[in-house]
Amino acid sequence: MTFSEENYLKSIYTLQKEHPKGVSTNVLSKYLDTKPASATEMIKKLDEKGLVHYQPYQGVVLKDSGAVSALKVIRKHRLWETFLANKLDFSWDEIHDVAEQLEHIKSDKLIRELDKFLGYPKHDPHGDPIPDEAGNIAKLEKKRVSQLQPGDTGTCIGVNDTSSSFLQFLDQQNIRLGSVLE
Amino acid sequence: MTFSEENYLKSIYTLQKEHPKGVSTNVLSKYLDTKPASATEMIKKLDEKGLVHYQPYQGVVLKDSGAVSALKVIRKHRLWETFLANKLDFSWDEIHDVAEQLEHIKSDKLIRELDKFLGYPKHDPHGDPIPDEAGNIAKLEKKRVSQLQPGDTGTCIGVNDTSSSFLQFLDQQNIRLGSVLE
DNA sequence: ATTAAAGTTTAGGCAAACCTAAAAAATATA
DNA sequence: TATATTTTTTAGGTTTGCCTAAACTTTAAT
Repeated sequence: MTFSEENYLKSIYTLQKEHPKGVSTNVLSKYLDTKPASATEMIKKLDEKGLVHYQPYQGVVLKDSGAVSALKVIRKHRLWETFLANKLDFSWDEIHDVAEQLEHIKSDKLIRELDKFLGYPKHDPHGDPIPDEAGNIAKLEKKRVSQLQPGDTGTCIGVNDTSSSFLQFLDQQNIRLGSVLE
Repeated sequence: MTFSEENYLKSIYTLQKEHPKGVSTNVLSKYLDTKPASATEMIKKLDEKGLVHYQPYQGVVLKDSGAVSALKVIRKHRLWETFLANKLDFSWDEIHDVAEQLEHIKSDKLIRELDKFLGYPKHDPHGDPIPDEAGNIAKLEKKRVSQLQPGDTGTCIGVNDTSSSFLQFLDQQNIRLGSVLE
């Protein structure tokens, strides 16, 4: 599978949540910063490979095999993000672009070993769940602190605001990933 | 710079030691497992970019700028090999293929941080020196144990025979990277 | 219901990196 | 030195993934 095919599958997976009955070439190409004609081309190829279901003018939907492939890429992406943030001194806003590249490295052993090295993390630094080897992904009960009632408790798995001033504030409050908040 | 350009520069760098007055398209294409015609094409492109010196039928030689580029790729390759061998459980014969992929990741910060994370290693697991950020590379005084005289001492920086039986033997003898031998 | 607007696909091109086959140059041999 | 062999280059093709422009559907608006 080429880098491009992987990127399309991953994007379709992501966009499908917003567009359950089919991702249009327009939406897809905007997301990937390409042109609709390019998306049509790629979709046809993925359809021929049996990874997506495509009917002209009706958008794309992932088949199971396509979803599994997408989740493998997402797994790699999130493990690499975790590596960059936890092991190297990358801030949360720097990790994405590099992980976009690393996610395409082909080696099953590498990703298994990386997972082990990181201690089998369940979430990446943004709080998104990391799929397992088979492509199973936990549906995350992800709430904002503002949505909690007084007395509720939860574990910090990420932030939305990644400005350094806010991150410094959290540091002062001794709040980090894994912190139990009430 | 494309992956392919990087691979050609790296190969020319390596082959130049054996062919100081110019690497022929034949040698180069054999090394890269492509065809001579493909090598000619790429060499012309690299010449136009000012990275190599090329005269038809005379082979290629790296210019300084080309050597710097090659050494940056080699630096990345060797740092990644070190990571795979020291931090993940990769054996010495498994690291090369994965490092071939990782060496093309584009991020100055990544490679600086990786270097730091690994403790600024001077050699990769094969005993080859790791160039610094500017592309300076230590000329390695690399001898075989068989070349040492009784009483000589040296530090183990690598092995030639990477068969698992031999590596197990070294393990039993408590010989590993960095071990001082007499 | 018809027309206008928006979205999608097709057709034809381009660049990168590879290929094969044929032509040209360099080298080796008789 | 002339010829044969090897090496290198050129010419023309292929695939992947992108593009623009034109044609075609679908959807929205009158």
